[in-house]
Amino acid sequence: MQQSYSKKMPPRRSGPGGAKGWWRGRFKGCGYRFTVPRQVILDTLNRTSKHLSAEDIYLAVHRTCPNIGLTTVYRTLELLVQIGLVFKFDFGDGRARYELSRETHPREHCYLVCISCGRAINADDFREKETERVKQIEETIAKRYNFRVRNQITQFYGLCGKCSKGKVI
Amino acid sequence: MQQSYSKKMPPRRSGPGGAKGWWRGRFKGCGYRFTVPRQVILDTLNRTSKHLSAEDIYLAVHRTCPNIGLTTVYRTLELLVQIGLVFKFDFGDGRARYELSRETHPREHCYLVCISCGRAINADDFREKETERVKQIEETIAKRYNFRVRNQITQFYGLCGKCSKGKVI
DNA sequence: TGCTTAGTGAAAATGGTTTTCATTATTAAT
DNA sequence: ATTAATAATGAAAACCATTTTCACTAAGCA
Ligand SMILES: [Mn+2]
Ligand SMILES: [Mn+2]
Ligand SMILES: [Zn+2]
Ligand SMILES: [Zn+2]
Repeated sequence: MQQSYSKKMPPRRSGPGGAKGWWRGRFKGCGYRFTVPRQVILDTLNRTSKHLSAEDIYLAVHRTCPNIGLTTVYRTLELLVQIGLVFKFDFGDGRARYELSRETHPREHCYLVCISCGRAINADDFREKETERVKQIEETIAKRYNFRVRNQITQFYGLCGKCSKGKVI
Repeated sequence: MQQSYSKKMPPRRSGPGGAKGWWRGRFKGCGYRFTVPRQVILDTLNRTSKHLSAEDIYLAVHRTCPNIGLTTVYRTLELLVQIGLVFKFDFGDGRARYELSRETHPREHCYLVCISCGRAINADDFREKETERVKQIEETIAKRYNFRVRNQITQFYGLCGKCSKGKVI
């Protein structure tokens, strides 16, 4: 099952079919079939820049293809993460989040998680100033741990504005 | 149930009983009872610097107090997080991790998560160089989002040494 | 010492995710 | 185009960390 995805990788969104062609080639190159559910799920991810949960994707997909099951969504997402087409994040809210890998979208993510009410605040707008230092960190990590960084998330735990009212600490 | 924990907070580990006294005072100050399970769970957390899961703590506690149930471990940990005595982390491995709040232990955490084999590599030794920039980030976040940071974790997703062998990307 | 009720533990429920397995559909060979 | 081989699918069941329920227990106070 686990295969290398390094052989004959076509250039991104070139040739007939645009992104479709790129994706199809990528699947074929890894020895996987390019099925309808996989196309539809990739399309859904391609149509947004949000961080969708498996259920989010399932519901979106269900509108056009009601026959696609949640199981297939999970399996496809796992595969997409494996071949590097999709990023998987854990924001600490009890469900995984998925996002299509794009050149234009930053790989850095930043969230604030309230330990009192559990609310998660997206602080991605803070990333810009972080890009440079993340680059440096990635290089150090790659050397010290022989680890190839794909994407990154920073979570700050603490008290949100509402929950910190009236508390001293 | 949810109470402010700001009233008459005794200084850390002062008075008779050392840490015990400090903890007891902290509980009383919040209107909570200082029960045996809570003492034992705090003792267990105090005896290690690892990031323990609820089950880890349950098993450790079970050796001396077999009558303490897993439910109580979960409930106690939630309370300890609420009153700020314990930090709760989500390292993305499907279970929460807990750590006693200490002055000597840094609040910053760093993990490398392999998207292929799922292995999580602790890169906490990398924190030292991060302290300064984390301070700056915290200040900015506190202002912009009115958020009080307690602790922080940075996760890098990618391929570990074993899994990146033979792959181009 | 006895009251009040916060706290406890066993069992059941919850909810996101994974596994199972019979069926379907993609791909390559004919 | 037809067929064969098998990868992929979907419904249902299983999984597993965590939460809820509820009858019972014990901490703290008068
Ligand atoms: Mn993003
Ligand atoms: Mn730590
Ligand atoms: Zn809050
Ligand atoms: Zn790996």
